[in-house]
Amino acid sequence: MANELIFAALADPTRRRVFEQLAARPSSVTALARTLPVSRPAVSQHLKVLSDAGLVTVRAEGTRRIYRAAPDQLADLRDWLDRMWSNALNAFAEAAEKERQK
Amino acid sequence: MANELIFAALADPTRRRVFEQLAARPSSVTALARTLPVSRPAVSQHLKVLSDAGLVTVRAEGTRRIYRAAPDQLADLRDWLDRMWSNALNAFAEAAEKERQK
DNA sequence: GCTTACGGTAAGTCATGGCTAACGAATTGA
DNA sequence: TCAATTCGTTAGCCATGACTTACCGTAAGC
Repeated sequence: MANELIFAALADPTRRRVFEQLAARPSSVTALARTLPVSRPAVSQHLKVLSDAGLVTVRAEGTRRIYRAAPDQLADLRDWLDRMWSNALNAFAEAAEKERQK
Repeated sequence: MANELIFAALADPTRRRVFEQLAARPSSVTALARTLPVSRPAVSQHLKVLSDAGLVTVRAEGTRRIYRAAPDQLADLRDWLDRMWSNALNAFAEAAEKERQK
């Protein structure tokens, strides 16, 4: 499943904070690192993971690199979520039906 | 954020497979282990994590314990998803607006 | 009671990955 | 050209966690 990269990317709390900040507003690597309790290289590595998962995009601006959240990939996550939801509800309905037939 | 347990629980691929199977149909621990490439204790440990996250519920049935998916907790995940989505879209719209004003 | 199936827990191993420190490349401005 | 800023990358350390083997408690069937 192609979702694997997305799940892995969003699994780490620090990485989620990076993504949440980028969803609020595009930002450079150093600006992100200033607001987080980790070093700049750490942020850079997290951004690589997010980028490989297609969750962020980059745009060079002079010597700085502006990262942005790319919400499209979240659609896969939503699809998985909806599928699980309806499956679970169906299973529950079936169980209730069996129960009723007794 | 209370989502932390949910993200952590769904981060592992094996654990997601366990949850997906339970979403399709309730099952015992041994039955789950038979369909997965890991041992029964491993499944048991995964179920504990899923249970702590509120993603599954248990029901004792004789000597067996039947696990079921509990879709309610997925709502938190959906909320986070929707928030990220709209934030990213807003940020994109603002950027487009600034671009247009030039 | 004795055995058998089921399942949680403990102990220990091993791979994964998140982090920092250090270095190198590229752009900007003096 | 030289210094300063911004980033990516690498090496290495260390904590986390996924897994198996072994063990113990418990409920059902002979």
